[in-house]
Amino acid sequence: MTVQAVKGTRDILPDEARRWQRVEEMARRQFRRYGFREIRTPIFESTELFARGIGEATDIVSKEMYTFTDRGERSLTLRPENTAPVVRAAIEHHLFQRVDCERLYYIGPMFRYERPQKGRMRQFSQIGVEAFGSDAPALDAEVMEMSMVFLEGLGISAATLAVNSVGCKECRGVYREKLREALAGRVGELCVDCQRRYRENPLRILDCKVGCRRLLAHAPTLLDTLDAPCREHFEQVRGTLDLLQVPYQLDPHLVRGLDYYMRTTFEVLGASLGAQDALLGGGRYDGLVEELGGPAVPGFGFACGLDRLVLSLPEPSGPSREVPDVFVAALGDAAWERALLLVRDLRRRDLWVEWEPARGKALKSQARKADRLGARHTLFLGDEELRRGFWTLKTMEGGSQREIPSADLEGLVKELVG
RNA sequence: GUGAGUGUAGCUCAAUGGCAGAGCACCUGACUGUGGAUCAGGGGGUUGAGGGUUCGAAACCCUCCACUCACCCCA
Repeated sequence: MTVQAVKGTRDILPDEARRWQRVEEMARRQFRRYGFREIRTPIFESTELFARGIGEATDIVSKEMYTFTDRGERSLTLRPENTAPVVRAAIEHHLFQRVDCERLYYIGPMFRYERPQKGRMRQFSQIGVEAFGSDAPALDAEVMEMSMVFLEGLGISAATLAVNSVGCKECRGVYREKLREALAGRVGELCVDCQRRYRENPLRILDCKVGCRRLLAHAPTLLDTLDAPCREHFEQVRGTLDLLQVPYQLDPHLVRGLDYYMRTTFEVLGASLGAQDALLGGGRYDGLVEELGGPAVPGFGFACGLDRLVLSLPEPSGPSREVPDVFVAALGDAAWERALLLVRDLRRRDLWVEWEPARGKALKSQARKADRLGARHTLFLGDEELRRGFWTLKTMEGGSQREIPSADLEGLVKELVG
């Protein structure tokens, strides 16, 4: 067996790469309107950054990281997400000295060691945004609104926005105990996983797919337990979403898997994605910058899975692929040399030009190649054309031919683009 | 990490223990200065790998590998 792409990675071939380009262009265009500017950070970082930023006990840090030791005995990790690296970069380069809100976005590959599945690869791409410097509820709503506009711009209309508040550290501590109380007598009825969750992180039981959450039907929700400032914040977030006329679903069970989230959390779910249906997810992380050694700067952001986004894209309505403007076919040595120059000149006029670099190929095989490439036109150049000073231009669809004076490059270009 | 399903030509798939095939794609010719349609021909395979059962294995058994979906978790 020859070498193939390693498990959980894949090649994006040219036809599909065009779809990726469209997504990235749309993101850059939309995010710019909201004042976000691109930042590019390294693909690997010190392991410590993720351990401290994401949380030691999370699934990502405890079992999903690509961690290795380099020749200088440093422990490094391929980034499993990019919020912590962006915060690290912003601290390192003093981006928080600006009085206004610094807004950044990134596009690039992330790495997590998981079993591959539909919409989930070990190397996957995210496009994400981070807005720093404000804890105002309207910022949360503004960024969520932007994410929906972005998806709509790509023609993804079936997406639903789910919103929740997980409160601050204090709220969660109180709630954790309430959940334990509510389940105290019925731990045995939980599934194996949830019995473990009961001990380690009872909030995760809310996310159980097997149905354990039914035992919590009458238990208080996290929302009911929010303290006054968190409750007020969340009400204003929802109020602003209403003002912006952004439809959303309140999902009290929405719990994020990274430790740094607080207060607002949200996800956008796509249709027709199978089990991995979160197109995009994020929330507020007011303590993170400080945790990583920076000033007390609040933040709000999200990350969007590009692989899943591309899977969700509607079928393009236009032609499925781009085709050359013209194929230049030459017969004979003298014509071949003239053709070489013509190919160069047409390319300098910004046309997509194909030809047959091997001298002396039968005209028939050149015409066949033009057809296979899907060229819109073929330009024939032989002894006859050289002697009388013209080109034979054939329109492939329909097959009509006509003669164009070879001195008139402008006229030829007009014919080819028209 | 757990479970299930699937591995045969470049692609999609047949062949149920008895000669490894079809369609599409590709190449050549019919057609010496012109593509597509048609017709004729051609190249292509360690049947994922290794072992076992059998007179005989693509098929049955074992091990491994890969892919797919799901669990877990997440984008």
